[in-house]
Amino acid sequence: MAGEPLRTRMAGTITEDDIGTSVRVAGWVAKRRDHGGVVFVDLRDASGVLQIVVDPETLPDAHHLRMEFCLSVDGEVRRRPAGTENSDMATGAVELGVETFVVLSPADPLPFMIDDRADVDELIRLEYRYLDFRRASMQEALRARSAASHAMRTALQDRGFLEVETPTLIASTPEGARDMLVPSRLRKGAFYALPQSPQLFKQLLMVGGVDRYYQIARCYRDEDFRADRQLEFTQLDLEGAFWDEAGVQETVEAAVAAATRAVRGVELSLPLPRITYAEAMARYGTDKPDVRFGMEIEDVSDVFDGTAFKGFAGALEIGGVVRGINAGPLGLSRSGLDGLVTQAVEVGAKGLVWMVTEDDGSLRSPVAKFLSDSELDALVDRFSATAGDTLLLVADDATVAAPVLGHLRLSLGRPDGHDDLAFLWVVDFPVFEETDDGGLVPAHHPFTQPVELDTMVNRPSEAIARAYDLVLNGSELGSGSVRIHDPDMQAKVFEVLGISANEAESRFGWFMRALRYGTPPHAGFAIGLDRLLAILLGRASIRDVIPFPKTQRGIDPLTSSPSLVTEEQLRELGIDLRPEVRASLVEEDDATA
RNA sequence: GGGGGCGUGGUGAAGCCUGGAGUUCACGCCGGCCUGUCAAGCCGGAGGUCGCGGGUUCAAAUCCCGUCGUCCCCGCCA
Repeated sequence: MAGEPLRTRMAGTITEDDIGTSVRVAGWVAKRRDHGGVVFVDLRDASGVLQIVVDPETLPDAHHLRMEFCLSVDGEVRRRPAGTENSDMATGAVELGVETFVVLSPADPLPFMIDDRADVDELIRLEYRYLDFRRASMQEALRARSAASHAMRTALQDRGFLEVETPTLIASTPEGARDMLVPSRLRKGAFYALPQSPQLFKQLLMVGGVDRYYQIARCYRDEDFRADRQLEFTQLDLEGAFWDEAGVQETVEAAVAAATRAVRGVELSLPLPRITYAEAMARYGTDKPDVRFGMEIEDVSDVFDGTAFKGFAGALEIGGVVRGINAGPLGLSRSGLDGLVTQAVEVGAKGLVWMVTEDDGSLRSPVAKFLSDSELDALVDRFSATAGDTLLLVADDATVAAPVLGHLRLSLGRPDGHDDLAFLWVVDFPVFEETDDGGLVPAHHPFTQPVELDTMVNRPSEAIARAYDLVLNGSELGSGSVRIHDPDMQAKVFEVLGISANEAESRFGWFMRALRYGTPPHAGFAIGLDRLLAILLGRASIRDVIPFPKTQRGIDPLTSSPSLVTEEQLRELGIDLRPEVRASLVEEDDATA
């Protein structure tokens, strides 16, 4: 009725204190139990579920209620009869005796059950995402996302940070990830790029005296999908002037601690632990170690100094290493162990040596006969191997052995659960990473300050960057750096990175110019919000914490994006599709017709 | 670009390895019964081009090839 409220109470908030009062609640039929002479309906709204009880003698339409009908219900809150309370429900001590109800909106039979117990195909969930949102787990994800954003915003506002919006239609700077492009109508043939991050704009804010900036920023990278990668994703982006590593890290810690408190109700112990890049690679074989479990990599090269075993001797002679892990009591069969060898080869190893510790402390292995007793004894000692333990050894260049063992370590030891939260700073990243063919490629964007410019110029493979990553349970949560604020250093760094002066001018000239107007030293960071939430909530994919994600082929099954556009739209943009593309579209039409 | 898993009434699963009538289970849907359930119960019913195409075979959901979709991984993601 006009003027009357559509509801007076939220269903999930009704308690014993409300017994005897008249309320109007509104929501969806989560479940109906029709006993003929009495009809129970679990009415769900955003706050929870309340059992309503309808007498079909007076309200015969109660028999026609179906799943997910949207209702408004008037009634009196009453105590449930003794013995019928439901301790599994927050509102299980009470129920609503219905006086009248109105079907505000009926529902077609559902494509899937609104129930977390059914593991519904994700494609169907995405196609009907609005129904998926009615599931408790999605409600939890949306609430957690909002709570985390709010908590981090508050933490930064309290520290005097200014939220500034940066543009999402920007110039393309094709380096690193592929840019998402948007054609310009007013300048035909030209394209905007969607930002991979607000990087240069936030640095301009530092030049502009903003001092402390943050933004919950949507970022875009047109690369292939993974469980933790989408075309568009969200970062808590921040930057500060007259700031260095310590200041950035302390603030980022406060922000993730606020998010963790908001989502999990857990206090992080600060400061978070730190490990250098070199140590992470040596002990865990990765720059984003999962330190929730041990199984650390040991270098046992010295054990095989002068060994008769050609497999190891060969690797050591050319400057390689012998490293391994004690994978513990795997209990694998011969074929299971061989499967590990296959796995190692797939990720780049030339081979893998396995050894199983026998009850008498000796090592059983296909290569045991090539090794001396002292070598075998030394291995048992170094890996503290006890009966049943499986040792896995790789002899190769350190740049191969470490990641291979790191991969095996994760696949064999990574915990299933998400109860533990192992945050970790990885610091002292190198300026350059070595590629498979021995070349050097920059490990960071070209605005990252090297610790020593001279080293970067003269001994690039040894140069350390003022860059740091935040890692959680083996996932890279974000990265940051101290930026270059000296235009001469920036020019030199471009040069060392192989970007010519002309190229630097044409791509970044506007930025280089800004650096010439009294740029303060500054530093910053960006935290991947999707990944943080997925881990805090124990979800396998960031798709579960993104309201409307896309499939691996970049499609939104709900709205069918990306979609074809009309000839008229293309003409306005001055765009013509290549003939082979046009032909493939015709084929697609024929296939669907 | 490459490797792998999956695709069976609206949903989830079993069946596939070892070929023999679209068979089974749970939920949902339709009809009926039922006054205290809470994954209500009981009775009855409808609903499927086993993703699609080709091959092998007397016979294919099942075996083989291709293809599409989806998911995981490698490459890629400064």
